[in-house]
Amino acid sequence: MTERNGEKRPTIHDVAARAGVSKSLVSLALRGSTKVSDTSREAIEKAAAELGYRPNAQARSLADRRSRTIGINMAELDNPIFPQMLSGAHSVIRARGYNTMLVSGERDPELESTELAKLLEFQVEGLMLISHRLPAATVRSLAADLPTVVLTLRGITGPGIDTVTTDDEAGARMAMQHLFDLGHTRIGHISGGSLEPGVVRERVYREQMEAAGLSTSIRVSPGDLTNFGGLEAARRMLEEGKPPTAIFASNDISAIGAMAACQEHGLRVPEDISIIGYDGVALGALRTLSLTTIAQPLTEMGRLGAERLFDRLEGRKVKDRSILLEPELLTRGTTAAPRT
Amino acid sequence: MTERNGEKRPTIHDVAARAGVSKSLVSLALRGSTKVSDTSREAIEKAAAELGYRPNAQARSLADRRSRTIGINMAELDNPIFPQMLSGAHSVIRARGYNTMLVSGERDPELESTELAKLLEFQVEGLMLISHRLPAATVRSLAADLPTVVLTLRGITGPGIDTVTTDDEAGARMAMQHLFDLGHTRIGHISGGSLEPGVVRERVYREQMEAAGLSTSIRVSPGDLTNFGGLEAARRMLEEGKPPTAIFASNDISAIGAMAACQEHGLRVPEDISIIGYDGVALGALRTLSLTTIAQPLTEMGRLGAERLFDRLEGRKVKDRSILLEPELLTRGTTAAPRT
DNA sequence: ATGAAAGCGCTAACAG
DNA sequence: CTGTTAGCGCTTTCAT
Repeated sequence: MTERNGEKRPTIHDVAARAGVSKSLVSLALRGSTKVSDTSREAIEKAAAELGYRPNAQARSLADRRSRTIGINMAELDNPIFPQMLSGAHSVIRARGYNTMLVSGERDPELESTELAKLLEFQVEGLMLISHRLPAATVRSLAADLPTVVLTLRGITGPGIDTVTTDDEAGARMAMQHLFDLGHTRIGHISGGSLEPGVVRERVYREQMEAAGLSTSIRVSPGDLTNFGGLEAARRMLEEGKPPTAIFASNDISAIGAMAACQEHGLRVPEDISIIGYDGVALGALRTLSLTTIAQPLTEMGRLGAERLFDRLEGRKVKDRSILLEPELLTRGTTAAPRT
Repeated sequence: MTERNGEKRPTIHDVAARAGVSKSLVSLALRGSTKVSDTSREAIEKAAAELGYRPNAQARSLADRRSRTIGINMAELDNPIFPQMLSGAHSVIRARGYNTMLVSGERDPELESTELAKLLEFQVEGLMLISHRLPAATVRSLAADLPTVVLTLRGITGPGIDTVTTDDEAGARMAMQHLFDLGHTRIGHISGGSLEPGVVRERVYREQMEAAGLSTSIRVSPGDLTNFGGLEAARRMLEEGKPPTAIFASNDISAIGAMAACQEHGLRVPEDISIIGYDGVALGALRTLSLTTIAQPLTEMGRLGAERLFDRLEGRKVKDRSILLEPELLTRGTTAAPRT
């Protein structure tokens, strides 16, 4: 690890010269080929070490046309579910000896497109969209160029596209069933925007209420999956008419906001009002919050998504798939039977 | 955006052929040089569009020896302060037209080294260590090769190294002063491990207690900066002898754990016991938690760190610096005067 | 087992 | 303004 400063970095050529062999042999040896004599190998390794040689990954990629890099797009960094998925993906990418190139469009579709373009120029071999605001056509055209996996959204399918999602239908039903089982009938819903998961969860809420003969008690207060949105939505719900005995929020973050609104109104959770969220973010497990929720296997989703990518990269025959994982009810401290 | 599938991607050479000009001219035109005739430019742009040409960033990097990529190492993804710093850094990196290559050693120093090595092989032009477990010597040797900025730790300095931290001394003093001002004297501390920030915060706690003539009330319960660690530390503190009227926790996550322990013991926060954290993570602002804390400008730290990197990359003369930012007291709902 | 030669796709002088 | 000539550092035939 000699420290050099102005001088240019040693290349494979320098190593070859110093070891008294050819470039090609150095290349072979350094990649652990068996058809290199021990003598040469040792000489080469010694020379490389003495020179502090470090291979140039760009040159290698150019030569063998493999970037060994996966591109990940994550539209939002603030909802903790996304970093958690990233973490799962990241660890399998690394385990395969690949690199992770991360971009974020930060909710701006325009910006998102240019960022994605940069990823492609970098010759990433696969693409993971952890969260995105891209039109279906764009995703399809990306997928035409390279394996693509979309997390949390099932809507977009097509050749080259895999999706990894959890079964929001089942999850939302579990949430409602949990509240029904506890004996709740006046159940409100804080909805979660116009993207697929929010829409599905709201639809199931309505269906379940109707199926239970409670259509007159349906109360939906629009949220936006943020803490503040949940707070405001709950406030509105608590202020107009007879408050519900339970709230099903479209995600954990807004459920936590709703908890605050309840406190403001002098309602204790869960004694006076039950709250159930959705996602299973780590912070909901904090004993201070102890949020009952429908948990998605977040890390696992990232992991599976990455594995799909490698299935294709390693040439395994796979059809396009939509992987649907099962969510799980985590009964914690924010739900209880309604007061009688 | 023609969809091709098996055929190889068009290169600058194909564009040149189609436009009836030379490669170099295409290169110039596509990078917006002024010394290209309008006729040629148009022909080139047309050809590029028709072919669905996408430049190969690897080839470009190799040729002009600039990867336009910054490497970021983030040892832990779970404490939300790190993604937040990442977000700040990421946005300036992108604004400069650079890419972000993200690695994580996941707390394993061995793994961390190989990951860092991969970053270097990728020819990243600068390195940001958002969190790391590297020995000082390693960091110095990295910095000998390329501009390096270390966040949250001031300890390591040397040629090529910048640090961005907040003034933990001042912050910890602010926390203590806040509690003193409210009238607290029996103040406990939940410490935060062996890394620099935790050590400093604990030291200041002790100093301040002594300076206030309260040395006999000093009570430190070892935490590890996790939620569970904070919970356990607080439990121990509440179980042995007369409980403090206030707790200063080394970070927000453990402060939130401490809140749960207080609840367990039937203590209301802040009526029976005050709690102050450190960091200013977004989740502390949730109205449900409303955690009083010493806030660090997390996003800003990431941003500044990235800017330091570009100062060097763009050849601005800069001495090695340790940027020290001021923390800020956020008085929220978990601190109040002690019961009389 | 080893080396020579020919690129990978692009940029960078250098001529004209 | 435009084209030619050399590479960047590495991998990959293809001989030997």
